[in-house]
Formats: sequence, C-alpha cells, structure tokens
Amino acid sequence: MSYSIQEVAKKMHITSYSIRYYHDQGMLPFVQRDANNNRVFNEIDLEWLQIIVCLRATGMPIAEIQHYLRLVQAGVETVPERYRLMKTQQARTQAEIRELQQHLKLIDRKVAHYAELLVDPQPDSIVPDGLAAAQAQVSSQPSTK
Amino acid sequence: MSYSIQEVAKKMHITSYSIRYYHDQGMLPFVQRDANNNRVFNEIDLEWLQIIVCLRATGMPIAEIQHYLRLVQAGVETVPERYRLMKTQQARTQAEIRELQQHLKLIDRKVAHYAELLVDPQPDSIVPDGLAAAQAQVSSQPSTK
DNA sequence: CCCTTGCCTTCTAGTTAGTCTAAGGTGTTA
DNA sequence: TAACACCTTAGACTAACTAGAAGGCAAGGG
Repeated sequence: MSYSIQEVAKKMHITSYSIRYYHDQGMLPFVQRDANNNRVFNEIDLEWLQIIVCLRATGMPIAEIQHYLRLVQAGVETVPERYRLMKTQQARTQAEIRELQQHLKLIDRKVAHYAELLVDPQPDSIVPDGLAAAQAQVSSQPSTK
Repeated sequence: MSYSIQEVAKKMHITSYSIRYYHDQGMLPFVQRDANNNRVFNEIDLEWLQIIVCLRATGMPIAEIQHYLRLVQAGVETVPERYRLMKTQQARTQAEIRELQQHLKLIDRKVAHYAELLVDPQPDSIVPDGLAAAQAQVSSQPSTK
C-alpha cells in the first residue's frame, strides 16, 4: 500500500506541513516520488513517521531524532547508544507525565473552586484567585522593599 | 517576604528570561520595582506566576492566559467563563497525559527491544527498527506507484 | 578612592518547530 | 475546455522563549 501526504497526515494526526518539514530535514529518508514528483509513502515510512511523532510528542528535539535515525541506519554496533537514548527518553516522558499530573491537581482545584462559586456565589469574596488579595496589596503600602 | 528575579526563577524552575517575558507581556501586573528599578516579587506575584507556569506547562497559549487574567481582574461576574476555561484546560491536560502514556508504551517497547539485543545480539536481524526492512525496500523495486 | 564582582536593567537578535501563503504544475471530471 | 482537487517549491511569518550586548548600581577588598 502507498499513501499521499494528506492520507498520511490524517492517519498520523499531524499536518502535511509537518510531514514536509520532517522530510526536508532528512528524517524520512525512504519516501519515494511518483511521476508527478509527489511524495509517496509506504508502510515503512509510516513506521518511521510514527517514531518521529512519538519522540517529538515526548519532547525530543529534531536534532536528537536525526541523530537517532543515523544510529539506526548505522547498524547493530550502535545498539548500546540507542538503548541509552531510549532510556533517557523514557525517563523524560515519565517525568513529564508526573509533572502534568501535578499541574492537573491545581487545575482540578480551580475547577472545583469555580464550581462552588457557581452554585453558591460569594459577593466578591476573600482570596478567591489570589487576585482579590493582590488588589488589596496594590492599594496598601508601595513596598519598595 | 520579597524576592529577586533569580530567586523566583529558582523557586519556580523557570529562567529569569521567561519571567521577564511574562512580565513584559503584562501577565504579572502586580510586580513592584525597588529604588534601582529591579523587579521585586512578593507572595501574590509568586501565586500568579504559579498559575501561569501551570497553564503554560499544560499547553495554554499566552494569549489565552492573558484573557484568563483579565477575567479574574474583572470580578465575580466572569466566574462562569473562568469555569468553562478551566474545564477545557482540565480536559486538555487529561488528554495530553493519556497521549503521553500511549507514546510511552512505544518507548517502553523500544527500550525492551534494545535491552534484549544487548543481552543476546542478533547479527543484523530482521525488522528490528523498521529500518532493516526499509533498507530492503530501497534495494527492491523503485515503486513509482 | 578605585576596581572588581555580581546582580540587575533594557534592547535587540537568534532559535526551534512548525504554519501558512503564493505561484504554479498535473489529472480527473462536467 | 474549464473547473476542481491535489500536489509541488520557496519563502514569509509566528509563538515562546533564549541569549548576548551594553550599561547601572552596591558591596567589598586593597
């Protein structure tokens, strides 16, 4: 099976712009062209793109992905470095998930707070968002340390 | 208590560049200056910055954070919109976490695969990274669709 | 008193990773 | 034969930082 750039874009949930960008950066070295110079993607290209999308989404910079690609193409003697690279990425992603979960807690609190206010509106209450307090501060001493 | 920009940067795990950037964008409206024109941050500013960092880390664009800030400053009648905004951000963050967990699975598989290769090296085996297969494809038919 | 160190300032330029527009080619359908 | 849909490239634009240059101010040491 072969696919057009738009089909691939839809399949991968990214834009065709990004795919062209990755291709321009040499990250899709096996993409073919048809008689009209259009890019033609096959299963292998999709597999590669899947990895690129995964690594990008988990925060790996383009340059590092390019390096990884070169390692894979270089053959089995680069397996140790590939292993280290993936281990690092694994740790990075786990950390990122934990961080997001922390941030989510704050958002959950905000949601709960606003839900409460919606049910039981406080007439301009005390310290709701840390902003009522802020405005109190503004009108108090100028506090030049 | 009041803090210098570097102290705040350390506390919040962001750079002083980012803090100045947020301040320049009007997102820290209560930051004071000392006699030397240096920025002086207090607890309220830290609270605000905490929210900014949280919303940015969970993917909210600067413009939307600015909008949220304006809502908070506008008073209680904006609580319904603030609620909707935070609900959206909550959903966005939950989706992002799920997505990262999916991507992590692929990374886990790569790690496991390389770990196996390290213990039991396959002499340039079949379809390890989707690249041995790719190179096979290259040397086969040019496939101009 | 001067000099260095260190932290701050503003302004400006550069970076990353896309994202989009313009101008144009090709192929299918009405 | 024209309209439409799809592709192409080159290059401009964007968001959100990120960094460098040039300089102010205060503390401390010789």
